Amino acid sequence: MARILITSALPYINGIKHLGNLVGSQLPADLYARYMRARGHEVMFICATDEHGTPAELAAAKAGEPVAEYCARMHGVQKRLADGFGLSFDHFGRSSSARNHALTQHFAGRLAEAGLIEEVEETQVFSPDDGRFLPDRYIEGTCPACGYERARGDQCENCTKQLTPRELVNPRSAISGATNLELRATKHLYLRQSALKDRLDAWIDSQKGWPILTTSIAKKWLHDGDGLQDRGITRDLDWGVPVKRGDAPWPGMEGKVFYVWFDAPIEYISATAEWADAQGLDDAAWRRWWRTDEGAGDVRYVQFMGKDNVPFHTLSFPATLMGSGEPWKMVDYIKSFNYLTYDGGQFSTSQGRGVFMDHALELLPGDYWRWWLLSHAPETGDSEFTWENFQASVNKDLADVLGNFVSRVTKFCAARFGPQVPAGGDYGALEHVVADELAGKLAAYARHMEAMEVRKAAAELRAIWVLGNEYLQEAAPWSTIKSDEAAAEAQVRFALNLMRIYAVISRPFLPEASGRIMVALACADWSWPVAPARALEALPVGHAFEVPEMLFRKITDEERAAWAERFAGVRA
RNA sequence: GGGCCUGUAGCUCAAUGGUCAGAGCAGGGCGCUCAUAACGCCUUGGUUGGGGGUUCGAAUCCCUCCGGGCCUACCA
Repeated sequence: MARILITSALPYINGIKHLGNLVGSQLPADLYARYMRARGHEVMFICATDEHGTPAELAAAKAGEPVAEYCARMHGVQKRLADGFGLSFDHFGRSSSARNHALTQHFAGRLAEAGLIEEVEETQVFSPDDGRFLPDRYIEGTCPACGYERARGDQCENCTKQLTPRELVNPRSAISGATNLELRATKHLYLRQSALKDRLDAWIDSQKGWPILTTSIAKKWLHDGDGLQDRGITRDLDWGVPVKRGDAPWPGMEGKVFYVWFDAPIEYISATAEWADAQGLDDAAWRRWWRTDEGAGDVRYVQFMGKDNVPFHTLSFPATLMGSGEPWKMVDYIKSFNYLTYDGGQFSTSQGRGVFMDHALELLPGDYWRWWLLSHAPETGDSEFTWENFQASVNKDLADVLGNFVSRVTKFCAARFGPQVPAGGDYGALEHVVADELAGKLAAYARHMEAMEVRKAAAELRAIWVLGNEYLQEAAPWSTIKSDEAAAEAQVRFALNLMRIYAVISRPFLPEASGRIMVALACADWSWPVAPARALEALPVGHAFEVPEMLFRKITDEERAAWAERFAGVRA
C-alpha cells in the first residue's frame, strides 16, 4: 500500500467555474484519487478555494458584500457544486484560513532568514477615487502603437504589444473609469527566485516522464531572456494574509498583504492542517504528509492543474519550499491539461458563453458530465465541447452500452429466475474465454489509470462494458433456457457478476451510478477485481437483488437544441 | 517579435522509426429479440495539412510553407 498525496489547483473564489476549469484540475484529480483509494492505497486529496487578490475584492464590492462574507458565501457555493460533481476531497479548504495565514507568514520568515527576500521600493499607479493601487491589468487607455482605445496596462489585446501603464494614452481606472491617477511610491517584498535558478533547473531535470507541457513551460521561464526573474510577493491590499516575518511584525510592511500566488500553493499544506483540525487530530497527522522528516518520505505527491498554472507550480512554489531550508515534501508528478473550448470558441464568463458548473447540474446529474469531460480530457491539445458530441457520448456510452447492459441482465433474470442470483449450472468454455479477455482489459485499464492517461482509461473502461454485451449476445441465455435451464442460470449469474465488477471499476468515473448498481445488487463488496476469475464468483448464489431504475437516460434532440441555444451567450 | 504545442477517416481521437495507419461515433448490410427503437457481427471511408530531405524503412526525425491554439512573468 502506497501513500498518495493529491492536490488540485485551487479554483478562484470570484464566481462559479465552468466545465473547462473543472476538467483541467479537480475532475481528473478526483478520478485519480478515487482510483487509488479503490486500489487500497492511502490517499490524501486536497483542494481549496483561492480567496485573496484584487478580483475577489472587486467581486465582493459588486455583490455589495464585505469581502470576507462574500468569500465565505462563495466557498459554500463552490463546495456544494463540488459535491454535486462527486468530487471526493478529503478536505476542501480556504486560503483565507487561520492555518494558511500562519503558514504563509512562517514561510516568508524562513525565506527572509535565508536571505531570499529583497525589499524593493517602487512606484505604482494609485487611484484615489478607487482608494487602491491598480495592477497593470486594471488600467485601461489608448494603445500608443495601434490606437486601440481599450488597451490594458500590461498588453494591448488588439495588437498584442506589451505595454506598461505609463505608455498608455489617456489612462483610466478599469474599475471606475477614474482618470486622476497618480504614481505613488510603495515598498514590496520580492522572492529571489533567481538565486534558486540552478537548483530549480536541476530539480526539473531530475523529474522523469513529466508531460512535455509541464517541463517546456518551466524551462522557458528558467532560460528565457535573463533567466528566472525575482517575483513580487506582496501587494497593497486589505484582503489577504498580512505581511509578517513569521509571527513577528515586518517593519515597513504594515498594511500590506502577501500576493495570492505566494499564499495559494501554501494552502495545499494548510488545507491538510485544516483537515487534521476538522478531524480532531494533532499536527503529526498532517505533517506526516508534508514533512519528509516526519513521515512523508514515502509519500508520492501528484498535482493536477491547467497549463496556465504550471509556472507557479514548477518554479515559484518549489522555490518557496526549497528556500525555506526545511524538508517539505516536493511534488513528484505534475499532470497538466490544455483548455476545453466551447463550440469553436472560448468559455466566457462575461459573455455567458458555455456551460458552468451550476447550470450543468441543473440539466443532468454529475456523472453524465464526468463521463464526457473525462473521456474527452484535453490531454494532448485543447479539446472542444459540442452538444452533438456530448449527446452522442451520453446516449451511446452510458445509456446504451452500460445502462442497457445492466437493464437487460437484471430484467431477464428477474423475469425468468426471480430477483436473486440463480444457482444452476457451472461456467463453461465461453465464460473462461470472457474472463481471460476481461483480465487483459482490466490490466490495460489499470495501467492507464496509474499513468493518468485519462482518455485511454475511459476508452478501455468502455471496451470492458462492451465485453458484457458481446458475452450476452454469444451466450444468449434467452435461447439457452429453452433447452438447458441450468446453463442459462450460470450465464445469467456470470452476467450479474460482471455487473458488480462494472460498478467497482467504473466508480472513479461514475461514482453515483456505480453506487446505484451496488444498491440494486444489495452488495457492499467493493473489492477491486485483482483476480477476475474469482471476482466473477463474488455474488453468492441465491443472493437477492432488485431491478434498478434506468441507470442513465438519453438526451433528446430537442433538449440538445434547446441547451445549445441557451448557452450560446450573447456573442454571435 | 520570441517560445511551445498542434494538424491523421464526415466527427472525436489512437499508433516506443518497423506487418495491409487503428478505435469509437456517424453511414451501409446482416443477425438477435433478454434490454433504454437497445445489443452483436460484417462493412464503406485516409496521397497522415502542402512541398522537400535523412533512412533499407517516416504519421513519427530534419528543413520550409500554410492553418489552428497557448504562453510571454502586476488577473488568478
